[in-house]
Amino acid sequence: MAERTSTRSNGRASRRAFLDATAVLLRRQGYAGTGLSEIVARSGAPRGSLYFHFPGGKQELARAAMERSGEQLRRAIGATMDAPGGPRAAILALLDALAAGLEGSGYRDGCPIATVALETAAESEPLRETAAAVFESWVDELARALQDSGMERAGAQRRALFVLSAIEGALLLSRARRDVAPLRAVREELLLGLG
Amino acid sequence: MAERTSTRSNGRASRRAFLDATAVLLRRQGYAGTGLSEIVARSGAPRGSLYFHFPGGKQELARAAMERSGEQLRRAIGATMDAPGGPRAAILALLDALAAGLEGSGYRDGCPIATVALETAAESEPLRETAAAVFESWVDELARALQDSGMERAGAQRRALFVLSAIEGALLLSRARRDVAPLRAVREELLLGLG
DNA sequence: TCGCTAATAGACCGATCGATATAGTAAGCG
DNA sequence: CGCTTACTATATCGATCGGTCTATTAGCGA
Repeated sequence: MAERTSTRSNGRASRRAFLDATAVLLRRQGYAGTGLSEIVARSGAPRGSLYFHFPGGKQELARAAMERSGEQLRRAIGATMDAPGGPRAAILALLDALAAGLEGSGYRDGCPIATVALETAAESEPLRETAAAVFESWVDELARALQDSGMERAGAQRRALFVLSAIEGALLLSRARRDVAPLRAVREELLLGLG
Repeated sequence: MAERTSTRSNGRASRRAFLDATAVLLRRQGYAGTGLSEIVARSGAPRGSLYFHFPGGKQELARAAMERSGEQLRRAIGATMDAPGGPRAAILALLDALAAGLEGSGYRDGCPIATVALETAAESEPLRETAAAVFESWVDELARALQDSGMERAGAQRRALFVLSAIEGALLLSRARRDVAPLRAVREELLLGLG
């Protein structure tokens, strides 16, 4: 985990530990449901260091964690879309991967952004904006791949928005049901419907 | 509904006020982000009555409020689907109505269940189950209409799951962006793709 | 070695959280 | 009338919330 017991104190590693712990907890229980003490405990990093690394407190921490999670997933989406087989096969593969991840985590790890996005949409502009930017980066990744495969710009953008909507909704429904049927339904309907 | 035994104003009215206030607040800020004191303040009902009407506390209150919101929306979905024009036109009308409602509320009123569903999926079994049941009631309403229009059972169920997924995801993305483009994209893509 | 700074230690703050306990009031009814 | 039940009022509980404070330590360049 985090404790590297070399006499040297951690420094930058603490910052990273806070970020990782925050990302996990936000994903599972959201923003308001996650306490700073829980973050500190899970990170293993010293409590006194929290406000050194994140002077902006909980909000800054959440923002940084969301950007980190968002960037990771953005890269994963991009890599999947660029695999051979075209965007259509890639989207199906993405759905399979998400279903496997969700099921494998005991239905705890859905979208890392969605919960916070909904909670803070009307409560915190900075967090809302962060969530919106992350979503947009994912849409852009999908739209780019669609465009590369021959779609024109506006159509690709619209299709990307549609696909991400279906995925996000299916993750939500699957989590609530503890059953990947919604993700599978989206997979099969997209298979039929997508050109 | 409730026994309307011509008694005086108070009593049952407090219970209703708590429920309404809770429904609004859960929809806008989620479960963990909503305090009992805020609920009491908004309801206008006496603080001392809360645990009389809801001995189970916050959780029971949330559950009852979710069931209420869920049932209201279920009826609205059913009414829309039963309007002349068939399920295809009805789904488009539903999307229009949701977009108008979201925009008209300053992007505060999205899905009344989604936020709590995500927050509590791994934290509270009773609330998770409640959310799942509400979602299922909406899916059933959609599937029934699809079946009435000639689809066979399994296909209608799958299509209903897909449509609700797309709607929920679009509500999420639209709220985060403060822009109904995702809802519109879903509307147009469904228009093209749906039989 | 010294001094500067990054980083940690952890006690502590007032506020608010959900929940409880107990007492009081009003309506319905014999 | 007095009694019971339904409902309200208030005060307070311990826990936890996010955040701040002062003091101290470790590491590195000079």
